[in-house]
Amino acid sequence: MIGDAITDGTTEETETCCTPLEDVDSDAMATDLQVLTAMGNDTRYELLRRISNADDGVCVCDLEAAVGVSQSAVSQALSRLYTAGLVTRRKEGSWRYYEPTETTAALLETLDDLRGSHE
Amino acid sequence: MIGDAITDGTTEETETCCTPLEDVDSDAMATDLQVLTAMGNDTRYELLRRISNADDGVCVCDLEAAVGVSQSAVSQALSRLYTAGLVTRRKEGSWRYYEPTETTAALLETLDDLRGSHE
DNA sequence: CTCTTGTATAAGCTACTGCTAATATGATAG
DNA sequence: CTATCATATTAGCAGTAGCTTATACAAGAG
Repeated sequence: MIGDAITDGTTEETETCCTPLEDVDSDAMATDLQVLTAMGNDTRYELLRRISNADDGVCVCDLEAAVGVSQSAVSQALSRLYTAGLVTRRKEGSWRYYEPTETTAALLETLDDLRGSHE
Repeated sequence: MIGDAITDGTTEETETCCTPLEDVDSDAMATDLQVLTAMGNDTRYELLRRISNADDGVCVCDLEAAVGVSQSAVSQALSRLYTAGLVTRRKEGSWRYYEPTETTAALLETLDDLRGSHE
């Protein structure tokens, strides 16, 4: 209802205080938000950091001990990171090894750089 | 109870399936999480994108119309972005103009690059 | 001063997030 | 086969996030 053309006798226009804005690409937004919300949680962030610090993949059992939540919580967190494209996983015997993706590497590096640049 | 040293006659050791992990810097973690959780929300992400698309600052009134939530919600969102160091704000008359910080620019650019690199 | 416009803050409510405990699946050993 | 270990899934609950409405504050116009 708001935003319809003004058809009555007034001379006033719908005046905005500055300029209208471009729209935001909603596909990009959905993708980015999935990544950001996946990283934006203590447990998952710490898991990502630990996975990234290791050289050749980390198995769930080690992560579990490190982050201080239940095995179930770690598994759920890792699934979410996987769905968001932040880690890959491979099976080896009965263990599962997780490794960071390029997305994770790039974002953590950007975050590191940003912290480094404030003197 | 689990994790106590094995003091009975068995020769087995507390065997972990792979290697212990480095710790995560907790200051870095706190800073990064503030940024990630601030960006990781539909409203705030869209606000950031719109603020970044504009050239010389955006005032609250325009943003309000664009993102489809109440004026109050926009104000709260912008406050949080400001606290997280993702936008600057300046007053001009009775309007307040918001502009992206370097952090915002760098992260959005990284996200754009990452989306671009999957063919 | 009052009135209006732009923005911020407060209070309250709903919905979702992330955990735990319990259970299921899957692989290996015996 | 059964037993055990590593991981995943389900169910349910507590805490918090993010919205709306209402109200307060700040600045300019008259």
